[in-house]
Amino acid sequence: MAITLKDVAEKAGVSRSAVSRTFTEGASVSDKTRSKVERAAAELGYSPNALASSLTTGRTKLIGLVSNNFHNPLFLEVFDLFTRGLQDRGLRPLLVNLSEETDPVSSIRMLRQYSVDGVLVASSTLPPSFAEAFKDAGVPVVHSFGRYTSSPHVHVVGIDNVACGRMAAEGLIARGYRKVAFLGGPEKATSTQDRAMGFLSALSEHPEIDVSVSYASAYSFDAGRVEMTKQLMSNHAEAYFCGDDVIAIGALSAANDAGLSVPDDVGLIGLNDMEMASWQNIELTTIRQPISEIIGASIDLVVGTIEEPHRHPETRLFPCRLIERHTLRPLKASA
Amino acid sequence: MAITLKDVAEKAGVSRSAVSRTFTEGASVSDKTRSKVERAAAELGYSPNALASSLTTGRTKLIGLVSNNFHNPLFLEVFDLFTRGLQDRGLRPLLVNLSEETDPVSSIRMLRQYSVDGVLVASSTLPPSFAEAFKDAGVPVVHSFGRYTSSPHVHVVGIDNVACGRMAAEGLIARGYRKVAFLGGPEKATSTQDRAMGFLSALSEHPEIDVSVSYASAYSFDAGRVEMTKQLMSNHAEAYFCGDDVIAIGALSAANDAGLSVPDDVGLIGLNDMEMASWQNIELTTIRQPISEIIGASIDLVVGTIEEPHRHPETRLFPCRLIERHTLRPLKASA
DNA sequence: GATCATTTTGCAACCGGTTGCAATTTTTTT
DNA sequence: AAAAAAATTGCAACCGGTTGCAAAATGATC
Repeated sequence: MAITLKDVAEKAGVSRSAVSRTFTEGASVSDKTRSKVERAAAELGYSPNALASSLTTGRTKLIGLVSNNFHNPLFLEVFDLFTRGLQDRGLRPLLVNLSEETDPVSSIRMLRQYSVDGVLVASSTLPPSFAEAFKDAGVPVVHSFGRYTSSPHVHVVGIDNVACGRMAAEGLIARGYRKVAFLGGPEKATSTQDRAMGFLSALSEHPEIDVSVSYASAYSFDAGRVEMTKQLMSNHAEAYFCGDDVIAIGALSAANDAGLSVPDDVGLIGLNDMEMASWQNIELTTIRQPISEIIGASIDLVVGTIEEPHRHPETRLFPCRLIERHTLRPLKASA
Repeated sequence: MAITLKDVAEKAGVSRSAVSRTFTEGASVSDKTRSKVERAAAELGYSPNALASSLTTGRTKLIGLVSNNFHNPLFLEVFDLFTRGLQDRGLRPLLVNLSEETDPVSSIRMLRQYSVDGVLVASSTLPPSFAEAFKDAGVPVVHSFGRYTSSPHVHVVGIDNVACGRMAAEGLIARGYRKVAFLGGPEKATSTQDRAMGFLSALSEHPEIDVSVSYASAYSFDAGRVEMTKQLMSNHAEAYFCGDDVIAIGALSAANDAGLSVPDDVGLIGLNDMEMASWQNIELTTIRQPISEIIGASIDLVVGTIEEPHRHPETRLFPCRLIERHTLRPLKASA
């Protein structure tokens, strides 16, 4: 059926080793045999079987890309960057959709069966223990968009969610809001917890400012809209820090439907700066998460760990910055 | 390092074949040895190496998932459904991001190196020749969201874009629009061409209606917005059939910014019915593409072709239907 | 209990490659 | 031109499994 090494060896009149060596970087082959082999390979249309070679080399160049965020538009950008970044280094993403699942065991088993060289866990909602289970199973792993811990057990790349929460709080204060609220994602998501913590801690230094906290049931438009609608029915805040852009957009829709003007009647700030946030029918003020850097660093780190398995766990956090658009009122002239 | 068949065989005191057989569906093993093996395997934490076995069985359960649509939010839903659908059948998606590339040769080589059992090409913009190249290389392939041809060379699953164009035209006519336009995606995308053809052909039966055609440079918000802005500067139409929801949303934004009210001053109808189309700040009237069915059928077809390689190429087209929301004025009481 | 049919088992070869080692060839040195 | 050093080559074993085949064990039949 398919052309194998042996076919090429016979056609070129050399040993199988010679063929293998011409396709192996840095192996010892003379120019003469190399060209004989290359000609034969080209004529037969041979290309080496990556899986067979993985058996002896121990490397498949497969990277498990595990995620449970298939409903947040940000993740389309995330997948685009991950797949491109991996391909550029000759690595192949084996995609795992966790959907409801939060138990790592079946994913681990599957990814080990396919001998992935490493795993990228792309999720802001999974607990640290998820990625740790991969590490315990001996698989190099990086948790992207994961949670910072002071003594990490696995590599984590992401943002400082606590600092983002604080940045949001300070942004609202600086714009003169006196009654503010956090409208988070799912309460059990680690990113939500950290963002809430930062937000509240910054506000604890401003006792004159009124704070409240609520949670949307998911990182989704509907959840944001539902929760905001609920807020608007009672004594609502002047400005909301939403745990995610898509929640903020849902909240924006609820405010508009309630006849409120944004940012005059109610201010909104999101987090992520996904593509859609800059759409001119949205113009969401938000905190930008540098996903391209996060993904680049994640890939570097997983590759580094494949080469050097006992590397010490590292946390790489990238700074975020506030992107001024039209859903918060402008900064007061003098702070 | 990792536990192999041999380790389990030694621990259980049986031959390697016996171990292999207990992990092979339908192989002949006595209950006694099976339980011995299972106990040993459990104690050692053994799980079989899928790649090694693929060497002899010829099946990897890897499916190449090739796409060039990493900027259209619809495709996040598409990837979600594909990955879930494949996982549910024990298959593993190996993701290939084509980005700019439209030449299949490097993808084909790579996917053959990994011995994928089949390939799913998920793209409405790639030409039929792309998927055909896989078929010619002997790889079972299905082109999802692809173009219908009367004598197809490969399996195609999707919608009848010509019929959709016609449906859009009829929808606009039925709502009393007298001056209509097609605002397509990139002119060279096969889906755009077909939608335009259907739209124009339906309108050719209504010479009293004024028609024009223009193209956005991409299936994206910005491209839709830019093209619509251009339209609005001259003598614009009363209603636009946009080649895609995300283009329609861009066009909607342009119309709003120009101070026009939708649907009173200008009507818009999209195509796809992606999640966002139903958001309450958008409420886009659109033609629904049944992506879940398309994806299910695509997977069925690729699996079927793996089992029966010389199966005749099939085209499966699913019906679309118009989803009434708020960007076209209501139907006239009597047609 | 002997005979025959059926099931279970292990041997050994194979899937498509890689690699250590010793033999061979080529190049360099003297 | 011979000797020494370096580069190239093929052999054979191995990576972690699967599978056809014949031998061994079990079960059925008389």
